[in-house]
Amino acid sequence: MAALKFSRQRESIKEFLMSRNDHPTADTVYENMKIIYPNISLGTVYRNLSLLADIGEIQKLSNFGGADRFDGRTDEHCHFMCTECGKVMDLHSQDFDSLVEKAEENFTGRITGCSIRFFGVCEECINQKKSGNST
Amino acid sequence: MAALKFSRQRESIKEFLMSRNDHPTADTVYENMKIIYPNISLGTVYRNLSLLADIGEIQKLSNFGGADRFDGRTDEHCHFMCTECGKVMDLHSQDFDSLVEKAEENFTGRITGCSIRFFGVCEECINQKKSGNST
DNA sequence: TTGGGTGCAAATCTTTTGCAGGTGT
DNA sequence: ACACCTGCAAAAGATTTGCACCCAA
Repeated sequence: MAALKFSRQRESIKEFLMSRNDHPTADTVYENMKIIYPNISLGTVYRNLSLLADIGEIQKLSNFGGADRFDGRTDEHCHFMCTECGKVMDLHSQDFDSLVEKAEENFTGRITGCSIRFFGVCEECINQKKSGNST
Repeated sequence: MAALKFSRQRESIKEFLMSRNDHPTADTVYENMKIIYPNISLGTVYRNLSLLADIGEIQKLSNFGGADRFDGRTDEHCHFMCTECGKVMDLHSQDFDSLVEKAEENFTGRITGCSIRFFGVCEECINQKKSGNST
């Protein structure tokens, strides 16, 4: 396994992700990293995001439509995505353990984890509709 | 909205998906369709899969690693993916309604749907490990 | 010094799309 | 006949990777 040396790029990427709660895509991370490191490459961003996800310092979220998103929070929580504006938000409410327990009742294998994703309309978009913004 | 004409290709794709429970990728569908229609194109497969998913006759599953997978079952159920062999299986056990209700308690928007995905090791892979197949 | 990390660019993989001709209704 | 559908191929989008050089330990 790799020895893992310090890298200012990787450190900045992690810091950036922890400072946000909007689950940026790799490209957004890249754009923001370019402010600090004008020569940073997309490859480096991807390599570090994937490395950080592997060692569990960040979380990779797929299946929200387009590109994967990354989450600086590593505690167990689930996500909500607004089908109107595409925003992805954290949701801290589910009892994962009982969910897994319940699922294992009618399953012959071993379940080690689960991810829940909710869809719907966020408060902002609901309010926009109320005020009559149709387009 | 499109008038939706009959197409033998689309019919076969749907039939194929309903006959399997292993959630094939678009490419697997394509390979199997080629047996019946040697000249079918990947584009046609993708177009029909996406059309069928749109009208709710099949389900599209993303985020299981690589390419999207497709499920001929449209009733509410969740999925399990074995982290050893990559197999994806159906799981019928969760009470989605109470889950959504619970989630809405601490959320200001409206939740209309949810998808749950479990990870772990399937029975087959557990048994293989027991019998000492390490490689 | 050494092996991991980086920038750059090409490659890969998956999915979408434009177009001209084919087909269901 | 009119739209929708198809095959083909090119394009697009996201992510990975080979390579030569750089830098932390």
